[in-house]
Amino acid sequence: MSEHRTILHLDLNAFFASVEQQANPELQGKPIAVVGGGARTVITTSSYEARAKGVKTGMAIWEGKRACPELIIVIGDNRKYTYTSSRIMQMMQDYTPDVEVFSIDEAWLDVTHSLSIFGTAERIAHLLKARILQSFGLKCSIGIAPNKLLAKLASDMKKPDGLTIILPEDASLIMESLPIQELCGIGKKMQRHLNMMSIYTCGELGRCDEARLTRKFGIIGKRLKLMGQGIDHSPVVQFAEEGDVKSVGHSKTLERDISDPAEIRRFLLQLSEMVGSRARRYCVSGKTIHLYVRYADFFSSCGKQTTLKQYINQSDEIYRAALGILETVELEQLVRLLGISLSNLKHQTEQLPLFEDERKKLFATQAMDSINERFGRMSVTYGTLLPGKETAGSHVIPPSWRPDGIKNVDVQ
DNA sequence: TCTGGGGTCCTAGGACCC
DNA sequence: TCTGGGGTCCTAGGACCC
Repeated sequence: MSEHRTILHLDLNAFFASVEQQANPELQGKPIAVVGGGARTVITTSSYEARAKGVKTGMAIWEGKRACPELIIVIGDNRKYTYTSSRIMQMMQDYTPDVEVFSIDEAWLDVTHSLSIFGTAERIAHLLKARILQSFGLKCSIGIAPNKLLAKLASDMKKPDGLTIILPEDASLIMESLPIQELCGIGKKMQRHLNMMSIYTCGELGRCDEARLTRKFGIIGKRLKLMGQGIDHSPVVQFAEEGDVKSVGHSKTLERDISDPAEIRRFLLQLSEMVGSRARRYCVSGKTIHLYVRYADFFSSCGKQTTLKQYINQSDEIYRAALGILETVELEQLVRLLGISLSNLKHQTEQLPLFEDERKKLFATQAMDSINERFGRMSVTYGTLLPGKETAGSHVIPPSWRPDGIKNVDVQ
């Protein structure tokens, strides 16, 4: 067995925006931004034409327009992205079963054992790029390296439509002068801490005394040093081997800041229904409910959780638990965002309740879930949610979305 | 006219049991 | 009556990713 692994990281360039440009030729070659549906939405992805003018992910629409007045705003369509992503992730399986889906537009492939069939990793990368372009009109950047850390670094080096190879023997030279914040896993805070220790480059991080890093950062100190050296032993984990989901949650920034308790309860009911229906679809139930409130000033917030004696996944049970938490919270300001998440999960066993009325309730819930799945979320829901437009509104799927079981994608 | 939404992992302190 | 210690579960909050 070879001592080196060969890992490929694939990043679909400006994914949501590119999918929209493919779906609508009028958008091609133009600066566009994909946003959610609400009044306080931000830019999720923008096309390269928009990025050239300074449009960035996370900007409010008005900020994007200020940077680029001709910016075209497109409200995102989840189904297009999930469908396309699932098909592409499935395509990757033609080259190795070892595919790890990192997000809706990124994946690693361990092609170590595929090289005897396809020749080189570079050839696999070219095949994938050609097929993705031909089938979906989409460009991607691919990095090839001996581990996941370096493969991701490599795919970031040339965008769009890049192919970058980091050979094992070249790694240390590349790391020597590479700023630490380029590494996946080192964010703003970590960068600041390391900078205060006079560590700016990966070379400096890799040479740093391990004990010094461990004193400052605890158990991740050792990993930080290895990262600085470009070493990463973490395996590419297939979708099927990934652990079970740990939490299911939804949050929503309100169209305007509110304080009316009835209005707050109505949003909590909606969130409870969203969390409950997804938990039931995953066949999980949980016993910890977490309520999250962000206040009008944006910076202050409050999170509270409670752990029940029994596992739940019914929307009304989640709602009751959330209300119970809310009663213990003294709201300090107007409320900007509300969130509910369910954790401490266990897999649901398929077992019908003993009592007739509980069985009826279960069947009614299942019917509601299946209708919502077929016709879109909130087609059928609790009566109190129906009036008032502010509970509607589309939302863009977050890039952290993962396909619901690659194996189950139905190919027509 | 400000600033979305979905996750994972880690830490620290407290309660409680043996 | 006083003492220590380990393990587990819980809550709250922070950092990171896309």
